[in-house]
Amino acid sequence: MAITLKEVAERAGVSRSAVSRTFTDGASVSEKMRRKVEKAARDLGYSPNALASSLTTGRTKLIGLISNNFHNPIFLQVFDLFTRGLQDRGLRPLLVNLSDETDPEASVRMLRQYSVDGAVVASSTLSPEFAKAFRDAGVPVVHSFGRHSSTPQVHVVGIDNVECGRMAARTLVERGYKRIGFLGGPQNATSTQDRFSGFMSELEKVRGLTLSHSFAEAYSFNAGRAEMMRLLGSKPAEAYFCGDDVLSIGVLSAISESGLSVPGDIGLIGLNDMEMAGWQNIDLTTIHQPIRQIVNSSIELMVAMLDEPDRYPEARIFPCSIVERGTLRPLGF
Amino acid sequence: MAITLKEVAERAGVSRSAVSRTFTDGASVSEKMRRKVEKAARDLGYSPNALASSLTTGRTKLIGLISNNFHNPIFLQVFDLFTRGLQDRGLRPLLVNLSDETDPEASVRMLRQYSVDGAVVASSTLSPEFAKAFRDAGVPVVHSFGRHSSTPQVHVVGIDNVECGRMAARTLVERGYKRIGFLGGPQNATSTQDRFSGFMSELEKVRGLTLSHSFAEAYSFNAGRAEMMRLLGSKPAEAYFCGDDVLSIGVLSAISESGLSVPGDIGLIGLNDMEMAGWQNIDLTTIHQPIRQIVNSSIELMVAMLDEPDRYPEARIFPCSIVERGTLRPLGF
DNA sequence: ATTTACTTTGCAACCGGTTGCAAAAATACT
DNA sequence: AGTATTTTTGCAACCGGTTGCAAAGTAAAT
Repeated sequence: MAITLKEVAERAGVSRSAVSRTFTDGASVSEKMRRKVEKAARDLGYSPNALASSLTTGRTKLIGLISNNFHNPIFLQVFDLFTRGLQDRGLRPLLVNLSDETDPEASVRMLRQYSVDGAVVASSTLSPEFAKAFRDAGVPVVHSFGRHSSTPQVHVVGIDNVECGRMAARTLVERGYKRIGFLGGPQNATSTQDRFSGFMSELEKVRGLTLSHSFAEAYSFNAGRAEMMRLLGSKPAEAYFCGDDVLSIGVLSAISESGLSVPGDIGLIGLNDMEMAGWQNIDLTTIHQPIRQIVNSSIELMVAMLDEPDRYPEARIFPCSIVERGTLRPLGF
Repeated sequence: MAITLKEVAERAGVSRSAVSRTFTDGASVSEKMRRKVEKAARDLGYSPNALASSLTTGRTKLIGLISNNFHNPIFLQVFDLFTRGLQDRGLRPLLVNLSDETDPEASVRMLRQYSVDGAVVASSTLSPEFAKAFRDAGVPVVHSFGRHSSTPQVHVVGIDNVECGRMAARTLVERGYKRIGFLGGPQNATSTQDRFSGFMSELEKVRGLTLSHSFAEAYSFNAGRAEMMRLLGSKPAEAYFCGDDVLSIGVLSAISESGLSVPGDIGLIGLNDMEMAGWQNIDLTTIHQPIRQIVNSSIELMVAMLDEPDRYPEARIFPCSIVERGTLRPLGF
């Protein structure tokens, strides 16, 4: 079906090596030869088979892009940035949806069968061990949005979720809230755990507060809404730090449905600063996570690792910042 | 680095063919041989190189998944469904983000270099010609969410956008709206054109209406909001058919910001029935597009085409239906 | 015009598998 | 037991490329 190198060589009346060389940059080919080969290739509509060449070069330019988060709209942006960034560098994302199974071995095996040059794990919920399985199998890996550790086993690019928790705590205290709640995402997500621990550790330093916490079943609108509905059944807190924006939006919906107002009756702060948080009918005060920077840095790291597979693992942590909108009462009440 | 067939063969003391056969189902291998080889393979941690075998078998199990719509949250669901569906059938999605360039040739070339077994074009804005470029290059292709044509050149799975336009028109007329507007997505998107033509052709049959139309710059919240803001500058229509839900939500935001109410002052009907449309603080009346069915059918079609590449092109059109929520005044005013 | 140095080219082996074919082994039939 | 049939196995060529090496060709230096 497809044209092969051999056919081009025959048509141009040269050896197969010559053809190969004209399509390999850095190889030694005279101008004359190159023109002859290119002409023949053009006539025949030849384009080299990347997979065949990967066999000898050991590079496929395929990068596994692994995620289990196909329900949080913010990940659409993440995929957009990753795919474009990788493409711009001549790399091809092989997408792996982990929503059903979370067995690292199966993914590792599959990606090794396709000889990916590297793997990006884009998930704030998977454990560092997951990413480590790739490293152990000799596949360069970057864990984006992963848990920050002082002794990282794999490259991690993301934010300091513990610090974000503290930041949210300080903000709520500053606004004079006394009865404060944590409404997190799934309890087994590393990001939830870290945000929770940072949030609580900061609040425990302050006297005279009433603290509560609960967890939604997923990072999704419906889960947030359901959990808030439940909380509204008994006496809710004055303000909540919500695990994530999409959760917050569900929470807002529950609050407004029950006839209460934000921030009049209940204050709310989210995390992510997704596009929707800025929509006028939502107007959510939240903590901005620099998605773009995280993705770009992840890609740069991945590219660096292709040349230097045993690069010493590092954690790249980007600062977050509060974006003030309309769901918290103002300073100095 | 990785273990090869040859090493397994040596350890098991058999020929390379024998090893190959134990990993190819349907091949003739005795039980004894199989056990011996599997043992050696397990000891060594061998897993076959899918790309090397693709060289002789001509199958990579790679499927190009091409889209240019990374800003509409509905596509996150589309990607979720596609990736899982393909994975479940042992196929691997190679994701191509077309946001920057729309040159079919470049994508075709790239996907041919990776010898994909097929390509899915998931886009409601790309023209049929785009998908046809794959077919012409001998790559089996399915255009999901593509333009419906009575003489399809490639397999298309989606909805009848013209009919959706008509449906929206009938609904608005039925509710007694007289000044009616079309607020579409980008004018060069095939889905916009078809919805527009259906909508208008139906309305032109009715006497005594005042019609208007305009187009947002993209299928996005901000574009919808901006366009509605502009329309609110002069005298807006009584009701709008909006190109898409995400656009509608932007429109809602603009309306509420300008102090008007929905459906009191302005009625609105969207298209897609994305999850968000059902959120209580949005509550958008819209036309449901059966995403899941479209994706599943696309995958089935693709799988069928892998066995029968020259399958006669067909169009699979799924019916849409109105989902009544709170943005149109009720019947019988 | 030679010799020397560098560039370009083709040969042939290899990457990690698959597969048609014939020999070898196992099984079935007289 | 010997022969016919079926199953299992290995050989060797092939898939579509790359690359080390030596031969051939060019250019520079003497």
